This record gives sequence, C-alpha cells and structure tokens, in this order.
Amino acid sequence: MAHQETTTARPPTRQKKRDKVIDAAARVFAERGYHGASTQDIADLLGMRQASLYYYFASKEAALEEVCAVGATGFLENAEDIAKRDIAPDVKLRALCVAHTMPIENRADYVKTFLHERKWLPTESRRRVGRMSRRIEAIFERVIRDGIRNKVFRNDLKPRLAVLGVLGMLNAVPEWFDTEKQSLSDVAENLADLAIAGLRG
Amino acid sequence: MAHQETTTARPPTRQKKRDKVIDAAARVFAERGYHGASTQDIADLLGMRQASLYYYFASKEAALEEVCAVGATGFLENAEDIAKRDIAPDVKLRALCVAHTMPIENRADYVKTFLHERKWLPTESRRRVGRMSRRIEAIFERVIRDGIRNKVFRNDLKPRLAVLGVLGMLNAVPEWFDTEKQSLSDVAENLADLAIAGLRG
Amino acid sequence: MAHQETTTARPPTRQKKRDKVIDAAARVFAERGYHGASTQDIADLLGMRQASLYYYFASKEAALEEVCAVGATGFLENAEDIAKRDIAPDVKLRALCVAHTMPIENRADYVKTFLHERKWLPTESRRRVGRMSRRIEAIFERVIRDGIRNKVFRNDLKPRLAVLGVLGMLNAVPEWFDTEKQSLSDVAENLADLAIAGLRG
Amino acid sequence: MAHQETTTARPPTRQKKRDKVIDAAARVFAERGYHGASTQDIADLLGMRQASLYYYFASKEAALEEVCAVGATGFLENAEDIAKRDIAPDVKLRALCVAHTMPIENRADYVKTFLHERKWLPTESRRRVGRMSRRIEAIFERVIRDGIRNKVFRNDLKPRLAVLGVLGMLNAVPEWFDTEKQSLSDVAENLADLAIAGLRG
DNA sequence: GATGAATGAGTGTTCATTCAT
DNA sequence: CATGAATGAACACTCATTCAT
Repeated sequence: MAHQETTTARPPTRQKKRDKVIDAAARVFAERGYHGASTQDIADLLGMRQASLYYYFASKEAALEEVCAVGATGFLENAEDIAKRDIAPDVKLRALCVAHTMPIENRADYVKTFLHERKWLPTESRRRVGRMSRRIEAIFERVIRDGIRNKVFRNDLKPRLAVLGVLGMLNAVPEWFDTEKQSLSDVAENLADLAIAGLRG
Repeated sequence: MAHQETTTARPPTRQKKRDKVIDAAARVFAERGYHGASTQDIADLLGMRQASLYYYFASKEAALEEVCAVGATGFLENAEDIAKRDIAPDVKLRALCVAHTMPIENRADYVKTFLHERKWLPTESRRRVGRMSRRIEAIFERVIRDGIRNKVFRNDLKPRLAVLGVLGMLNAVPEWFDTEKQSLSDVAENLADLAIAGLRG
Repeated sequence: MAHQETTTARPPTRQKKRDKVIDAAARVFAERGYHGASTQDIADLLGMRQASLYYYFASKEAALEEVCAVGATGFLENAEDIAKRDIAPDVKLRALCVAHTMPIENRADYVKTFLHERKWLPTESRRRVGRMSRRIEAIFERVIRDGIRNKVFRNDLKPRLAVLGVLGMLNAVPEWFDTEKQSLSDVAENLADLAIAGLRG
Repeated sequence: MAHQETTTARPPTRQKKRDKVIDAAARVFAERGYHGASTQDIADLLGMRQASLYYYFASKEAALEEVCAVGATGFLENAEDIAKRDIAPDVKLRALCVAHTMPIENRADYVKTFLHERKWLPTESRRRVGRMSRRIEAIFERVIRDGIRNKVFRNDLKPRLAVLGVLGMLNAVPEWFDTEKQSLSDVAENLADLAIAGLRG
C-alpha cells in the first residue's frame, strides 16, 4: 500500500500526494498553531525538502485556507444533511450536536485548525471561511427558533446566544477529548443531553 | 510569585511601569497570538525600544507566563471566593458562571491569552499555569457533584464532562462577545440559565 | 552560428518554434533585465511549462547570449553593408546613424537586451558578443577618421571619443523612444543631423 | 582614519556608518545591478552580517531609492546652480555638460545606479526619482530653447530631442570611461564641443 | 533605566536546473 | 516534445536576544 505509487495505476498518485501534503499541513498547524508552524515542519513530516512543498501549494497561507475549508466543510456537510430532515426540533438538535462532534475524531487536525487558526488568514480568505462558519451557526439557530415556536424549547431563550453557547461547548471538545480514554459517541450524547436540557429548561 | 519582589517596595512608579509593559504584552499576545506577536509589537505599543523591554522581563516566554498567570488568577480568585459560600449548589453554580465571565470584560487580553496561548509555554511553566486551570475545574466539579448528591442536578450526569461542557461554553465568550452590542451581565445570566437548566434536566 | 544546424534543414516548424522561444526570452530580458527575469516568465509568455524551455536552450545564460548575438547582428549587418558603399564620409555617417536606429523599431527587445544585459554574460560569451560591439564601433571610427582626413569633419576631433559620443546618443534612443508618439525615421534624421553637425563643427 | 570609530569623537560615528552602508550598497548595485546584487554582497563589503544591514535601511528597495536619490541629486545640484547664472546659452550649455560629467568621477556608483537601476524601483519611489530626472532634463531644455531664441543655436532643432541626444551622449560616459586612461575633464570638454557644435549646426 | 548596535538562527519563498516518463 | 515532480542553493527579511554604554 505504501509504495504502490509506481504501480500501473496512475490517476490516484497525483491527487493522493497532494492530499498527503495538506494532511501534513493540517497536522502541523493543529499541533503548533499557524504561526508556530514552519513549512520545514511540514516537509519533515513528509520526508520532503521544504522547497518541494511549493509545488503543491502556493503559500503557507494558501495551505492554511485549504485546511480550514476542509475543516469547515466537515461540519457543514453533516449539518446541512440533517437540517433537511423532517424531524422534531429537539431530535434534530441532538442529531446536529452529535454530528458536530464527529469530524473531531476523523478530521481532528482540520477541525482544530479551522477553529483556532482561521483568524490568521488574510482578509479575503478569512471571509470565505467565515461565510461557512456562519452557515453552520445559521443551521443551529434555525432549529432553535423552530423549537421555540413549537414550544419544545423555552420561549425566554435568546436564539443567537443559545447557538453560541451550544457551539462553544461543542467546539471545545477537541481541546480535551482523548480517544484513548473516552468514546466520542458517549461524549457527544452527553453533551447533546446537556444542550437540549438547557434549551428545554 | 517570582516577581512580587518589587510589589510592596517603592511607591508606584517602578511597579506601575512594569504593569504597563505586561499589559501591552497581554494585548499583543491576545490580538496576534504568542507566535504571531513580536517583542517589537509590544515595544511599539509602549513607545519604547524593543531592547528596553528586557529590563522588565527576562524573555518573551517569561512575559507569556506572567500574562497567563494573571489571566488564570482572575478566574481563580473569583471562583474560590464563591466556593467558600454556604449556598445551594445551583445558586452557587450560577454565581460561578457569572463570576467566570467577569474577567472577560476587564481583563479580556489576559483571559484570551491564558485560554489560547498557554499551550505554547515551556513545559515547566505550562505546568504551573495548568495547575491553576485544574483548580478552577475542580471548583466547578465539586459544586456539580454536590448538586447531584443534593438532587438539585440530574444523577445521570458525568460530572467531569459537565464541567468541560459548561467551561467550554463560558470560555468561548471572549471569541464572540462585543461590549458595544451586548451587556456582559445579560450574557452571563443567560448562559448560566442554559448551564443550570442543562444540569437540572 | 552554433544554432544554424537546423536553419536550412526541415521546413518551418522546428526552427519557427525555437525562434518564438528566443523571442519570448528577448522580450522578458528587455522588460525585466536578465537577473530580474525568471525562466518562468518566459514560459508564461509562451504558454509552456518552465521545464520545457530546456528543450530549446541549454541554460538561461545561453538564451541571453543568443538574444544578445541577434541584437548585435542587427546593428552589424546594417553597418557593414553601409561601410562598403563608396560615398562621402558625412553622407556615410548619416546612413550609419539612421541604420543604427532601425533595429530599435523591429528588434527592440533584442537591442535593449544586447545593450543593457550583455554585461551579465559569463566571460567567454561576453567576449564573443563584445567582439561584435567593437566591430560596430570600428565602422563608426573608420568613417570619422576618413571624414577628418577629407576635411569633412573637424581635425581637432578625437575619433574614439566622437564614436562613443555618437553611439551613446543613439543607443539611448530605446530608453525614451515611443512608437506611438514619434516617427522613428524623423528621430533618426534629427539625431544624425546633431551628430554630423557636431563633427563638422 | 579607518579605525577612529572608537575614539572619543562620538557624533560622526552614527551618520558616518550609515553613509558607509549606503556607499557599499551603491557600489554593489552599480557593479552587479539591483537584481544581481544580494544584500549579502553588501554586507560582505562592509564586514558585517547581512541581518545587521536592516538596522540601517528598511529594505533592499529602500536602499536602492536612497542610492538613486543621491545619484540624481549629484546631477541636479550642479545643474540648478549653473541654470541660475546669467550667461550666454552656449556657454551655459557647455557648463552644464561639463558639470554633468563631474559626478561620474566622484560618485560613479551612485550615478550608474541612478541611470541603470532606478527602473526597478517600486512605482511610488520610481516616481519620486523620476521627478528629479525630469528637472534635470528641463534645465537642459530651457537652455536649448533660450539658445534657439537667441539664434545661438539652429532654429530647426527639436528641443526635446536635442536634450535626449545630448543627455544620452553624456550619460553613456560611465559605461566606457576609465579614470586611469583618460582625464575626465578632457572628455567632458570634448563632448561639450560635440554637443554645442551639434546644436549650432 | 534605557538604548543603539549587532547578531545567529530561522522564516517563507523563488529559482534554475534535472530527470524519468 | 513536453511535462510533472523534485531539489539545492540562494534570497530578502524577521526575530528574540545580548551587551556596552
């Protein structure tokens, strides 16, 4: 598997290699922060020379944007999928909460980078990534408003604030979660309980 | 602790100036992140030359530790004060939540730096600051356990997880809070409601 | 000389493409200077990949030499042609001056590169190109000496100095000449007037 | 003289050192061209580390602008001085020509850099330097127009073109002038003769 | 107290060139 | 013919830190 690169199968190689480079960038950005990470660190992780990275991305900033975009997309796709379902607001919110923790396991580095490092992006790309963030928040806000209207949630809630509270709670997970000590789905269910109970009042 | 040598000593001047330097460091670390901040940035903010900073702190890392310590202390002092009171667990938790948001307004830069940048401290000092973090968490955990025992909170709660959920929610506040658009005490009360309702179930 | 191998050979395609490559190099060298030009710039102009250029020239330096040689040849051929004619020195000088400005219009990039960038050639090829320069100067010097002998020009002239003066004046043209604002032949006649009047005294 | 730096005299040291740095930059830019020159080359010439240069200038571009400005000023000051004199146009033009060659001897590196490298300056500073160039040309143009009006010069002259011709001739001097083989003032007089004779017709 | 001067190490990035395909 | 991939060397520039004054 490791050295099939030279096999007859050509198509995968190119994109696969690029993915590996972005993977390495995500890992290094997640571990050391954007400014604390050097392109040399990324190259080391790949066993490449630093200059060779520039064959795969135009700049460190471009790599950061790509990593952040992947991180945001991980959240968004799940959320948009669930948003479409025709289910009760509290059930939907639980699904959203659980889904929101999932990328933390299989895309941890992308998620961490998206959450903590996107602020260092240059204005232009920060806005692009910011738009994705707002779409995620909008999905949560909609389900909360629906819940209030349906009397599933308290009517003294401030929806925007509730969103920020719930997402704050969920987004903190990658900072303390440890695969070896906990089951992510357990954690997710427990936090969803907390959130839903909090909104029901 | 290390730098209290001059605290009680000569009047204001010496210490006052030192505080301003640390203030500037806190501001710059909060705004640009530890690795994104240069000592030049700090000097600029003070109208000093970069080299002069070293009269006030031994290294950039030392400045970071001091800022983080102040940030943590802001949380800790309030929390320990409340912990001692003899009040019902839910009332106490509300007080803790509200108190935990307070430093966000008057010590925003220290708090942000403590929350986001302490991870870049060298092992030794990271541990020192980490110990303070754990004391804060311990205070929250105790009140939650008390609440469960007193049947004020649900008994299916996992206390540690609940703590991390609540603190995640609260610690996210500085990322989105905007003094000009909201009242911090309103926000604090609303989030406390969310937390307590979440734990009551 | 070196690259005439393919000249008379197979029809256009091969040589034509090669000419385009050298054309692009000339343009880029003229616009950005040899050191400020990258092979990538040349490739961009051709819609090629950078690596493909090396099929057409052995190195950036080799391309520079070729461009310079073409530039020098443009001057030389005209001058040698005129030198052979049996006409009065002042008439001949006028013809030389006018001819010397011609390549500025149809070979501007080659001429500019020859004039300004040949100094960056490695010793060996710089000498080859330098020899052509000196042949051009020699032609001008001969006609001036003839003019002095024939009393068409002042006899207090220092021929070498006069050559350098006249050529300095003419070689500066590409720096300020603008096809859209002036007619090159007008300019040429006027400068020739200046030169001849200067030599006549 | 070389190692008086440590003597009791303080004032000179600071500015003197800065001047030496710019001197070195001028020399390196003149010899290798802006793009062919590395800041390392400049540092080597000074026996400094490359990083230390940045204590004296903000960027390579800033150094280039400063060198060019000095080069232009060398021309301008002389020319403006002469322009004010109340003398016949042909006499004045001779003085201008002679003066224009002077900086070639004592400020050769600055002059060469101004003439050949100013085109690589970023737009903003290129304009600043360009304005100085135009002031020089304007002084030459004025004296030529005066000469035409006074019938000292031919009335079929195109003043702008004549300026460019004369300046082209003079500005080429640094490319071939060799202190050891010629006397600059001889050269200057001879070229002035050429110019004036050319304009008289 | 504060600073001017300097520096070593490292930063992201560019570039001419090579070579297997 | 042409290119994708890679690289070593160099590049301008930044930075935390030091130290004599």
